[in-house]
Amino acid sequence: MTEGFALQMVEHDNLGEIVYGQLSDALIKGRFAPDARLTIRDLAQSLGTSVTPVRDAILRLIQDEALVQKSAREVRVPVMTLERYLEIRQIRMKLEGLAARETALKAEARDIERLRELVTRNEQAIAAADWPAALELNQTFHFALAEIAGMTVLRGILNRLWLQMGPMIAASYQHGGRAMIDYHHMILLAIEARDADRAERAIVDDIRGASSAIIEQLAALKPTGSAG
Amino acid sequence: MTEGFALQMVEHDNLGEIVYGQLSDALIKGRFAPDARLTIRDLAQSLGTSVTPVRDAILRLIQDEALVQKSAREVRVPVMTLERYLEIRQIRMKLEGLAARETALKAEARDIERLRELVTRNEQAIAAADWPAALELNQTFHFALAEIAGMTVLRGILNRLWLQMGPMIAASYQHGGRAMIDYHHMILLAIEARDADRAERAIVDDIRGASSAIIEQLAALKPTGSAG
DNA sequence: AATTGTTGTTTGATGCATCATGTTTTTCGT
DNA sequence: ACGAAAAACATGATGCATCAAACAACAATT
Repeated sequence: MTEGFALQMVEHDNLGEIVYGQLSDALIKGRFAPDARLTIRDLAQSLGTSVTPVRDAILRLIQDEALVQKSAREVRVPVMTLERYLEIRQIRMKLEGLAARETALKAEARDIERLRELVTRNEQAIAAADWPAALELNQTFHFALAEIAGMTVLRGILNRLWLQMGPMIAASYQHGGRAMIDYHHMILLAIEARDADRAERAIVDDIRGASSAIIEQLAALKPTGSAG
Repeated sequence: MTEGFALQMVEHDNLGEIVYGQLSDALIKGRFAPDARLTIRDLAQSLGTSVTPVRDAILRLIQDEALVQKSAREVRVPVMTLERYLEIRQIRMKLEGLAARETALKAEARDIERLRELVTRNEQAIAAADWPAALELNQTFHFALAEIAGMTVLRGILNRLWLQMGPMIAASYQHGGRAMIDYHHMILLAIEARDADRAERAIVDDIRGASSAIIEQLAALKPTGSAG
């Protein structure tokens, strides 16, 4: 679990930080249903802390837009709309395209090795139909590009975007099948060849490919107004 | 002051929100020096509240990376590095390029009118050598593109980036002179002509142009290590 | 039975007391 | 006077009591 892949900074180990990590993880892993309501006191009880650290963590997640404050005392897991998802997809294509491009230029041997291992492990997870693991490895691969590119700001933005998409991706990813891992191979090849253009094109295709299933699902879920 | 240009949501008027707004504003306006230390109690006293709302606000600003936690009880205004600024610039070029492109496709008459008015007012501010006003109008123009494009996620990212750059931009902007307002004219023309490509190129040039002065300054400030 | 007024409950916001820890200042021995 | 030890101080974290607003449950009146 707590290997070396975590954020560059372990941060201070206050309770709020821990709770934030736990809630982030739960969100990304899709353990909170979209539109689920979170209450501070309930979470505090579940996690065995007082309300303060939970309040801190929720405040931060709201700032991340990983939770939304519907009213003064109502915090909910956001429901992704098709429109919003399409915007995030556009942003990711630009940002991750940039990261892939930089990575192609800057990657060293051990970086490439790391990427290759991620792809391999993802292959294995898919072969074993271990979707949670495949999901996490997919995410790690995308983050790794930003990290290798040395783009910490971009990495942070990506992290937030993923946090926002988490509850929804977790529900839809299996439908993506194994298409995206092929793109990962292509990205890796482009990076090995130091071909920035091709790396960018490959990751854009990857994002497009992985999202098509999700878009279908979102379009099917909310084709009409939200009156209900 | 509190005209209609604010964020789409007025949010709940709790004290923490107000303090967050005040601190954000101070940060963007450059009223905190880079590396200045902020203490909760001092701010609470200055603002006439208890520590809780200030603590909330600072927590959120740290999440925005508009403040950095150097150690367990040390929160400071971040010092922009050249490296970080270059990364933000790259990201902005991609993101704002996307926004300009979308705006060129979607802008209606009143949107264009709004942009034109911003440019005009910026002209006037520059003519009057009112740098704070020019600075704010410049920012508003950039945000307006994201808003007209209807890209709320992008708008949020941009907001955070600006918050991070705030303390530094405020100190350097005057050196940018009036070059960038010319780019704004070009952006406006491209949008009026519905020319997405040209709009994107213009805003990329705008960002590049405005940043060159800042880059020089950053390069001059920290050419060597930070030992000191 | 439907509507409305009352009461009780839930819940986040706020302020504050206390604590742990890190920093500064003071004190004391040499 | 210099340096080390100790006391004092500063400061964010944590928990908690209280409050106000929203909401739910329930009762009363027509």
